[in-house]
Amino acid sequence: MRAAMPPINTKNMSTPLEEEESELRRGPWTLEEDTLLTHYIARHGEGRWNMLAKCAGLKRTGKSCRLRWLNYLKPDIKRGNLTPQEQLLILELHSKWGNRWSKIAQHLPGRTDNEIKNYWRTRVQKQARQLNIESNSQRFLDAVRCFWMPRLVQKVEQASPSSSSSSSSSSYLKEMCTPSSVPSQLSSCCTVPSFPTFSPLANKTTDISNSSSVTTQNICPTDSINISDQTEIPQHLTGSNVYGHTTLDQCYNIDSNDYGMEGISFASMSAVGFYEGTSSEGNWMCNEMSDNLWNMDDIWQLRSI
DNA sequence: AATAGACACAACCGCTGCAGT
DNA sequence: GACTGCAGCGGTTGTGTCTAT
Repeated sequence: MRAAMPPINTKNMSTPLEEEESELRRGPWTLEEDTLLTHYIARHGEGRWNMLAKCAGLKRTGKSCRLRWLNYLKPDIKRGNLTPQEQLLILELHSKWGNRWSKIAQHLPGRTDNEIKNYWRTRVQKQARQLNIESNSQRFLDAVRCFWMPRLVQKVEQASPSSSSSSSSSSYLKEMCTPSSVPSQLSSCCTVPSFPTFSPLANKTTDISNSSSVTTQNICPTDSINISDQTEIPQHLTGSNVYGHTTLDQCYNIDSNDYGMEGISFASMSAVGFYEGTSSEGNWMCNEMSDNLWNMDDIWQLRSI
């Protein structure tokens, strides 16, 4: 546990200027401060934050006021968990722009750069750490594109099957997951007949992770990506748009109930070369990554139950 | 029930770029 | 061109809450 240190206020010295500064409040905002700020902005609009802070009678820096308004008080801020669509968009945009949080936030109405940044740091980077992959590495990017995003696409399409064909995030992903966008490293490493296209017209979008009939999940040691399943294989993941052609019985078994990251045995992955394989860099993901490994969305939902 | 550790997120800090003087 | 103040951005930290033991 991180030590809960009180914020060090280095402005407790006694020069006149610093005395003034020492009156500045820090830390959590009170309801009264929020009200003051909200009312002032309602009357005078936002901007010129330093002046605003003074005029509104707030003992805060302009910076602090701006942040409070933009990240918390602004009326159009969306609260609650990020939807699969939003997660999808974040992953996609981050793969494009990197840590340009404010730029990414512009494409997610109602979400702040701070929120997106926090999401990335707490959820996405956590998974990268657990996999011993640098979150800014190409490997991780490939993993996100190949496994995480498709899972989210499924989620999105399950959530809105009727509107999925016009879903912007869905079409985004279809584009992302077409062969042209598959990283060369990936396409060369995987004997993927064709990268999956996530057809919104697929009338069956069985969620492997949610299927009670699933008995096994697999980490495939072969050269092919395999997210197939012995019992229920989603239509859109098979047939003309296949991840792989390896059958289930060629793969390792993982307890079907272990859909959480926590349940995955990383040691066993290591045993088949998941971590070590720099010499087989190109095969790292195809060989050992399983669909359930990237079932983040389900994991988070389960965690919240 | 108590406690430690993990997690999530609000808030702060430092830096950069830009506009005004 | 140099200086100053401000806004905005991304990284980091502090702390309340949740979860596991």
